[in-house]
Amino acid sequence: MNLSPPEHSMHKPSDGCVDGSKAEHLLPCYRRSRYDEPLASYHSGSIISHLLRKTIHNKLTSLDNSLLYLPSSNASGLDPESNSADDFAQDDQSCLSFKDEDLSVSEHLQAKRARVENIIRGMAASPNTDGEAESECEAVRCRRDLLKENKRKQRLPQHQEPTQSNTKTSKDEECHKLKEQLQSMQRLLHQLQEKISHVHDQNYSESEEREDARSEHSMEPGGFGSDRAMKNLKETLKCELTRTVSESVDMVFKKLSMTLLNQSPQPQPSHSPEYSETEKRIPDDSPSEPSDDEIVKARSAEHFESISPEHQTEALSLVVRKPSLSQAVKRPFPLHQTPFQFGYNAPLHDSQILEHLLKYGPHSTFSAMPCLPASLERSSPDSMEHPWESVAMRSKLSSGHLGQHQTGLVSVDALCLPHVKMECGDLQSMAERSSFMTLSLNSPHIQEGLTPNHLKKAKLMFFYTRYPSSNLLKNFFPDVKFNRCITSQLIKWFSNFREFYYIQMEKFARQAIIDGVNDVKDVSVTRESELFRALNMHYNKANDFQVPDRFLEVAEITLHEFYSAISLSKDSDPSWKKAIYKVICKLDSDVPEDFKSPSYL
DNA sequence: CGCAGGCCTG
DNA sequence: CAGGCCTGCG
Repeated sequence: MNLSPPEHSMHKPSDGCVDGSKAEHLLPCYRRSRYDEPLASYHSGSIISHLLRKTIHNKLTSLDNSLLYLPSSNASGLDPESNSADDFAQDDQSCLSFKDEDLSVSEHLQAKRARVENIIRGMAASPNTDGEAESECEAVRCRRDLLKENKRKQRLPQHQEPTQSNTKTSKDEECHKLKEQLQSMQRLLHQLQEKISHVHDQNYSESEEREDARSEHSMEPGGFGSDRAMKNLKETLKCELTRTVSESVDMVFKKLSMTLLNQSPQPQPSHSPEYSETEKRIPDDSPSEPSDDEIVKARSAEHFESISPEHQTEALSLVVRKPSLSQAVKRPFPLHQTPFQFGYNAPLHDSQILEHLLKYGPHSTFSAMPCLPASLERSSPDSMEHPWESVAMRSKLSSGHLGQHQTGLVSVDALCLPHVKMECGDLQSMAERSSFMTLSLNSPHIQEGLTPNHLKKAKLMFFYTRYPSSNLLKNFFPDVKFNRCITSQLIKWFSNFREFYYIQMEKFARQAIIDGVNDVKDVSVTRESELFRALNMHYNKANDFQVPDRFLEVAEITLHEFYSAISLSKDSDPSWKKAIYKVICKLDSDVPEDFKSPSYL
């Protein structure tokens, strides 16, 4: 247990730019990678294989298939912490910086090349074909077929929109293709990352041992070759992967946007009317009769709007309201808010899906990954160490809720979106979006602002800790890019939580005294207590979280403190509460590891 | 002085 | 919940 990292100092200013920040270290790779090569001929898979192959061929010479086998058990016995911040920091430096000396080819290198090439072949083959891709497992193929099947059914007579124009249908098909392309991109990316992470784990543990042995004999110049090459390869692969995928995704989204723009009579790219709350109508010069498309769009916009669970009425000026659609609340109570989801068997028009993609951004989770090894599905609490793991975790969450409908569902999760509400049709923001996506693909969920979900999570954390250190907060909000402002906002939240908590305590303590309670022992806090209800209502409004017993104990202790103090008329001292605070702040307990998951809520 | 935390207010 | 102000501490 015990996550609380060595709390260096409670009062240390929290400048979130600690060196260990993985996201920040990884970023340079992404930035550099986005535009430094022309994207001319853009065949979905081909660019990936091209770039990857280029790199790999540059670095490696021969190969050996031994590592092609993917162990089904997780990095067997590996310490999940082994590749932590240090590793990332170090890796970043090596990113894309190959040196000749690194080319000394070990068996592992060769094997890795073999694996990667295998993966590449899968990627190249996948997007538009029907799954000869070796790397795709049967489940994925099945599901895709199913999707198509549902798709077909959907188009059958029923309430079909009379195929008014062939152009529209073909555009739909185009959209659909693009969409599928995007989906498979994501799937493949995930698989790739997964595989690379396995290689990573394996090699890291090996090289780590060797590193340790070496370091005992001080810095020895010789013998570095293969280890470093391994690391470099690893990182190169990561970076290349990131880059190629992001480029591909860019392209897909460019295409998507073009498609949508072509559909709309209004070529004006910025500030697309459909998504603006204030100007739902197109200016006068627009056709008086709204086209079918427009109707569909308007309707879908309504749909998405109403489905959003967080039409928050609270004052949350600093809490970014992003379209957080997935309220993937975990245990222990049944989900009352289902995550947003597209059912392919539901009568949803393609354009709705596309629109949603554009409105809420590209990083929607397209259903679970049936191909993931069981070990990954376990999803360790340290998922931040493997950024992509959290994707798997979210998928897991989704699939849990979606139950049998899992197959053929596209569950859109906006959790990792940046806080900007996106304007559809704006190509520039489109580009930004895909770069955001690039970011989130590799260090998912890193975002600048705090969202209502973060607030909710913070409130639940309050059940465990009333006085969290900024370090703890950083650890438990790994999806937040910390800076001074964010930190103080979080601190402020907890300060507000405490305020409410203590006010309640004082209130109920005084009430007890008024009610003639004479003994502290007669003052208690149970789940039936009004006091508890008030607190629960505040921190756990949805009542979907099982409040830990310890919180009840702490609450009772607090109440006792207030009761005693007031009984003894200590409240005449202006700072009489401070003594109580002193007691209570020692009663914090560890926050469960689960809370560390970026996708906890 | 800067920071953390509390109090008050809107 | 957030902002502004105050206090205590190093």
